[in-house]
Amino acid sequence: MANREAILSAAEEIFAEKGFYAATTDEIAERAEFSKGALYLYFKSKEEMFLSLMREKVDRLEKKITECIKAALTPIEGIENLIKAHLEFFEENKEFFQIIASERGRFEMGVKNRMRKELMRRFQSYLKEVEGVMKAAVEIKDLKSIDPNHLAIALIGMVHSFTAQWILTGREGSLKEMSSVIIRLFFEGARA
Amino acid sequence: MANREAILSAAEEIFAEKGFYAATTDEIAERAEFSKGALYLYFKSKEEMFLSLMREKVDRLEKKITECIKAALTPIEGIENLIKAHLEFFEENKEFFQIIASERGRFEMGVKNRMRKELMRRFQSYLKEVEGVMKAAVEIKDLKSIDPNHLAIALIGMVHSFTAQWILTGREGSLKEMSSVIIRLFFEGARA
Amino acid sequence: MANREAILSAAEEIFAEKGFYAATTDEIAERAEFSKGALYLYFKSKEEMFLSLMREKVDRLEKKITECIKAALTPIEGIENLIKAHLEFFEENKEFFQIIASERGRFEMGVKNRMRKELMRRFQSYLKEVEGVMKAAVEIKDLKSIDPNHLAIALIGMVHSFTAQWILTGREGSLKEMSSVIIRLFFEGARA
Amino acid sequence: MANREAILSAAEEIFAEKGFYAATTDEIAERAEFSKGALYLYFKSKEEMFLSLMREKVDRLEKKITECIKAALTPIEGIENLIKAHLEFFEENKEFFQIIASERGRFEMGVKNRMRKELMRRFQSYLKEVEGVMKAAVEIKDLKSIDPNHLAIALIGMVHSFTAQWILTGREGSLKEMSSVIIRLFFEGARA
DNA sequence: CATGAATGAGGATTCATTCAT
DNA sequence: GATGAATGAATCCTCATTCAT
Repeated sequence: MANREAILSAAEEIFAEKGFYAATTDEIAERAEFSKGALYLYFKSKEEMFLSLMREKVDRLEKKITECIKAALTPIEGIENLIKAHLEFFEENKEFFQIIASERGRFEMGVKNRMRKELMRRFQSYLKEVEGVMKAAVEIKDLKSIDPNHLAIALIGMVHSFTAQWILTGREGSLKEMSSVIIRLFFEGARA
Repeated sequence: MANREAILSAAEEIFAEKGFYAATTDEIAERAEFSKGALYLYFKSKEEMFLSLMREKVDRLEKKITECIKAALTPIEGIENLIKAHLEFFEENKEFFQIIASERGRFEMGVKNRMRKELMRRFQSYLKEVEGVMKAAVEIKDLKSIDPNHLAIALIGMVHSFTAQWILTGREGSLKEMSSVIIRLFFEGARA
Repeated sequence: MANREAILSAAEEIFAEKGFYAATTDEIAERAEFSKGALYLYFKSKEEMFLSLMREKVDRLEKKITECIKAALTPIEGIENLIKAHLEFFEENKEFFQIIASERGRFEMGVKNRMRKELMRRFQSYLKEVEGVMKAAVEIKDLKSIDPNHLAIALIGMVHSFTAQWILTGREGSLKEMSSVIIRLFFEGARA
Repeated sequence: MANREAILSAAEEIFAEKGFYAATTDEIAERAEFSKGALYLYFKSKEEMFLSLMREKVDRLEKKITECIKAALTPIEGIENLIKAHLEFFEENKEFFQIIASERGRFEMGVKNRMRKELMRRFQSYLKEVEGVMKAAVEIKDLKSIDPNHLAIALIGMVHSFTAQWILTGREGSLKEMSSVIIRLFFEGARA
């Protein structure tokens, strides 16, 4: 429903600005231009609202990643696409990256344990996706014979790191432009 | 003073378990086996306590990094040392890493802006440190001619990523053992 | 709004009974038959609640004084009216007098300085009002040629003193009956 | 004992500056240049400390009044002396007047009821003293035939009022100089 | 006597959640 | 469906008082 979306959108902004705890339902309601009561018509609780937001975003990221891997002719191309898609997604959802990217869904550790559990599971499933292409690339010897899990971790780490830094330094320039550096470094390494 | 340390240590545990907001002064006091009032004998506020913790940790990490870079004969060796030192530090302070490593000092976004500011500044200064060796290595052409800032971001991203994953998967094995993978990937890249 | 009034009324009682500091929000809420939270729906803080109370009372007293002065045909009659109005107001607001009359808005000295400032300013403006009639009376030589400020201070001191004593001794009889003594003493003096 | 006096003196300052509630034992101890523990060597509690202070002051005021009445040759002269003595005492103890003069020992109404009781009793006894001379003056027909209690209340009200105003307006000039105005007004009245 | 670290009860304030309208 | 006034549990922090040294 449209109202649900409007509330979720307002929530995204506030959560991104303040974090789960500092965000108040009052503020979310105000931003959404709804009454506080309306929030509870669409969500069971503040926590549930936060989780809905997360789920939706992670779902979209995962889907995007899956698609761009499928669209690629080779695993290597898939990895390159993935990097670009990733940066693009974060750039588009920069607000939300403030929450999601905080190293592995461990965003605010304060979040109730239930939330934590679910989000961690989610992250692992998306990590598996990346691992998938890595494995394919290793198997056809396009990549070194390194544990695909490690390759995935390393790559995602780099992507997150660049994104975080981009946000921290005030989002100058386009994040997507960093893809070439990441691609180069990931594939060829730093050694001259 | 010993009591201050004891409180800080309890706070570290609770903050790591619950995050800044969810952690209560009651719980910290109880864990420290002190009265609630005692907390305020040593710290002006909960926030101040959190900051003290952060500062101390970041200081130690920075010092460790600086030292191991200085101890190296070549920039490349310095970078290798840095990776190991980093992992070692995180392994030793795994509890705390739950807070500090959250990608680029963005730990909990909810934390009051003042805290945020200070911690960001801190992180940038430690990033500069890493940038320093990268620059040296690039200058003597041991590394590709890539912006040292990018090299630093990429490396730290990888290190954090492995650490986070290690924590997430229940800390099996030694984190330090990952150094060889990181070193290999960072220098040589993933391409076969 | 009615609720705001109800809370203010409960607050008046509690503040009068206990003073600003000893009064607790718990007690005020209980007396008002509202939840503690409701207090903060209508007032920003305990201090703000106290100030609202003061302002309202002083406003009413000032207005009453102004009116009865205007209604008089001569300054002398104005002064007589003023004395009666004053006593009447205190009698009606005896609860509140415990706060307001404490000699010159110095109620509880503990009250935060901001409160103090505002209340002092308020008292001075009401003193000026009284000074006004005194001046008029002096000018037409109905009163001795004495600094109107001194006349005002003296008169108000007597009024407050009788009121305080009346409260202290358990409010026997009508306070308003004291007006004749005050009028006689103020105009004719004590000398036989 | 000297220490007791030193503490009491510090307490007087702090109580006068902040009032009973806002004054902290910490601050009193610091001002007295003693440890907080020392306070409890000489006083059972903060309340007890406050009461000691009050008692001492009221005792001295009462003694002073008694003496200057005795020293007078006629009741009228006694009353004049009393006014001067009163103003003098307040001028000398201006700090403390901030507490004591607040309308009839009703200082801070917050003060525990026990304190209130004692202080009220005290004030009444000192009022009786003043009533005494008034009665004598009425009996020899130096004063109008007015209830001596009323005469005492009126006079004390005027004295307090001038004192309070003097404090409020920053203690300019000498308070004692107001005695002539008070004497004139009290005896002759304001009427031209 | 003197200290000052430690205590813990107590109070102001916030905010997610409910529910009568 | 909406509303927003009302709730009250939860939390940070203060400060009088104690007591081991």
